Parts: sequence; structure tokens; C-alpha cells
Amino acid sequence: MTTPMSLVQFATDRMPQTGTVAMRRPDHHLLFGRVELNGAALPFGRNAEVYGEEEPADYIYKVLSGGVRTYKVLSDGRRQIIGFYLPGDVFGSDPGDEHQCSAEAIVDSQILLVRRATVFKVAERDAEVARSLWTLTATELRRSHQHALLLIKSAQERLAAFLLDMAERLSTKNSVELPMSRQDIADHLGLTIETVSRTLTQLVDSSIIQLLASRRIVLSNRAVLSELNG
Amino acid sequence: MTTPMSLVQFATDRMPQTGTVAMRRPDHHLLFGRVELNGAALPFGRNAEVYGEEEPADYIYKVLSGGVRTYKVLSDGRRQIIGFYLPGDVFGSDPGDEHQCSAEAIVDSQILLVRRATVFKVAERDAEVARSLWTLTATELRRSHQHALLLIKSAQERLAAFLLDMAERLSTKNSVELPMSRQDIADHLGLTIETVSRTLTQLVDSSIIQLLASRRIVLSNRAVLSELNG
DNA sequence: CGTCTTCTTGAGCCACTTCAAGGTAAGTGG
DNA sequence: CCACTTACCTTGAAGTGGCTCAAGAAGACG
Repeated sequence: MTTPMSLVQFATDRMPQTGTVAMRRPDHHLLFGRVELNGAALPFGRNAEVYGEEEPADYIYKVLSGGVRTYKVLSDGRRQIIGFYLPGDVFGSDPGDEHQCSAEAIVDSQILLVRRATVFKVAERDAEVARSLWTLTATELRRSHQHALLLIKSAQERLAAFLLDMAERLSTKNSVELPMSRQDIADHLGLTIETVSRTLTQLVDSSIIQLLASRRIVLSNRAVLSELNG
Repeated sequence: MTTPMSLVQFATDRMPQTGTVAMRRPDHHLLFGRVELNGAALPFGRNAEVYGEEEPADYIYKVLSGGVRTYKVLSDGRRQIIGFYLPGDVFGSDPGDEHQCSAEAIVDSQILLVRRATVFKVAERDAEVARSLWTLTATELRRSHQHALLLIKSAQERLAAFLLDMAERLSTKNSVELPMSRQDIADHLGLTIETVSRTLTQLVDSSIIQLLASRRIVLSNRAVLSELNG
């Protein structure tokens, strides 16, 4: 189920769809930009598994197009989406030999793979690569802390934070095209799908956002959103 | 308020109070065990600030005795305790030039300091140190993910997870001496102090734990606790 | 002993969940 | 082009787990 059907070699790193990402995350590009670290780009269909929790962690991944969710599940099926990864983002650089989370494509995606062993080998003799590997993980950690802080907030505040984050990461204007479903959002924010839907409706009623389509959202009042975000 | 009053140089790394920690965390000791990375041990009183959020991150810290909490606060005062650090644990190795969280001693503590700049310099020419620095951060990340998963659980499940974690980290037997207050536990688990207290009482009534003193807890039925933990 | 802090317990309330139904959009086959 | 299906999203009504407010108990300490 994990194995993709085709394998395309790239001579150079592909730029993500959003042009500005390269500016924001130099470290990721350092890692994937090195000639010796060139990997393979693979297509993953919607909901396709990239890797499973506790599977051997042989690769580090970079989203070229589409989007990915990483998550953990409890025995009774409750799911916590740890993070969303958008074009330009790197994921799967967990410590140890096994992945800590599962990863799935949330829409049809192109994903670049690089062997972990190769990265580690290069890092051993190249302090710059080693440092960028560390920065990568440290940035993830910062996000994770921010996420923990989010999970003590009210539903409105969580949605505000989420929308602002998404807007910053995947849009230039105030209009956002969310790649993920309401269920995904709910599982990321620690809410139910109904509460997510209702809260979005509240934000629409307060003229803070507009819902052009269910996944096409306009942030018409960023100031109030930021205020809600604390 | 941050500045400690005295400065004691140590020739070698001090072993933490709990003897087994060295076995569990070789990387931390590698980092602090190097001759060139020897630092200074400082005493911090109860509730003393070790560093504040957004302060320059000049040091990496290791708990020798006592305990530390790292946390973030929202503008209205709500606090999320990101993590507790017990003897043998390393903290403060945040990325970037500023700390992401604040850190305070939860009881009178001895803390070992090492200059970040020194660590980074050593890491540049010593891949082993670089890797152990990365492993340190990656372990933090794993914990943070586990913590996010905890925050979607019920109050009982959160307490069960917390107690099991604490028992594993600071006791050999089934008896645990918690260094932190109910308020600290509440702010770590995303609950109120009242809910923490009530839930502990429930666990006592179910004969799953015993409360010898308010901070002295016996896990008399680990099996049920583990089950609650999922 | 009194004072201060910390912890526990009670009663009522509220934000979010649960359960249930209906609506909307995209795809499929006739 | 339309009926049918399927997946996804929204809305309503009722229930509840944890919160808020309030008071009291248990330690710690001078």
C-alpha cells in the first residue's frame, strides 16, 4: 500500500508551487539542494499512505505539490493530526529507526524522497548539513510547542490560529484554498467536525471570514482573527 | 531575577540523583561529559526563573537535582507547561537565538550550564557531538508529539498517562514523589486544578492509586493505569 | 498558635460533544 | 441531460465532562 508505482529521478531540486517558500526555509533547501542528496520524486494519490507509524524510517520527505498529514491514533480510533505539510515543507525526519507518526497525502501530491542513511553520511563530514538537519527538527519542535499551546484554547481561538497559520503558509492574498477536509481540521485542533463547522459559521456571521466554497476561505478581518489568536 | 548568586565550577559532570538515568540517556551525557563542554553548576530556588521566553539562548542546561518546568503563557494568563525536567534531563537546547519557552525551577534545584556557542563549536568538528545534539532535540520532539496526543484524551486518561510517565522517570518502585504542584500538573495536562484533584480522588476510590501525601502517590494498579493510557 | 499556601470537595453552569437529519457538490451510468 | 450514488459539509436538539465559583480541610512554617 505504501509502495508507489513509478520512480522519476531528478537532476535538481524542484521548486515548490508557492514561490516564496524557498525564502522562508533555507535549511530545507540546503538539505535537498545538495547534489549528493538528490532523491526521487513520487506521486501519491489522495489518502495514500506515505509511511506508517513504527515503520522503519528509511527516507526523509519533501512535499513538491499537494499536501501531507502526519498523525497518531489511539487504540479506540481517536486521531490526532500532528501536522500538515505543504509544498516546500520537509517531513519524516524523526529520530531513531522508526517513524513516530503515520503520514498520508491529503490530496494528490508529488513528494521528493531522500535516503536517511545518505543524509546522515553526508552530515558526518559536513557540519553545515548536520546543522541544517538539526534546525529542521528544532523548527518542528517549535511548531509542536505552539500546537500544544493551541490545544488549551477555545474553539474560536483554535480556528483563528489555524486559519492564520494556513493563510501564511499557502497564500499571498487573504484568500485560502484549504487542501484538507473538516475532519482533518477537527483532528488537528482537537475538536469534532461539527464544532469546526459551527465555529466557521460563527466567524462568517461575525464577518470575520467569508466561505466562498467549503474549502475556499477569505480572511476578511485579519485583525480580529489575530486578536482571537491571542 | 534570572541571575544566580553563586558560581561553582565542576571539573567533571555530576551524576544525577537517580542512578539509572545515565543508562537511559547516553546522548545527554555524551554532550555534557566531554571535557571541553564542562560547565558551571548553579543553585536555583523554588519558582526561580532559569530563563524567560524570547530571552537570548546562551546556555544549554542539565538538571542535577530538583526539577524544572518550561512553559508558555497566553496574553490572558492561561499557561501551558510544555515539559517537566527531572534530574539527568537536558533542557533549553531550543533552536535559534531566543528561547521558545520560559523555564523555572519547581523546587530548589542544582542546574548545570554549558555555553551554547561552545557546544556548537565542538559540534562543527565533532560529528558525534553534532548527532547527539540532534538526538536531544528529536527526543524532545517525540515527547511533544506524545503530549499533543495526550491533550485529546479525557481527564482520567491524562492523569493516568502523567502518573505512568512520572513513575517511569523518577522512581524505581511503584511509589512516586511528585516535585510539582497540582496547578503545575493542571497546566501541563490542560485541565483545571480542581479537575486534577477530583480525578486523583476518583483513582483513589477505584483503588488504582493511593495518596500517601498529596504529592506522594503509590501506583497500586499499574495495569488499569496502562489500560486508561490506551 | 495563627497565618499562609496548597489541596479537596460541592453545586451549578456552559462549551463542546453526541446523536440525528438534511443539504450540497462532484462523479457515474443510463 | 438527468437520475442515482457517494462523500462531504451544515444545522438542530439534547446530553455531559470539565469549568467556574465558593467554601472548607490539610499541611508547612514561624
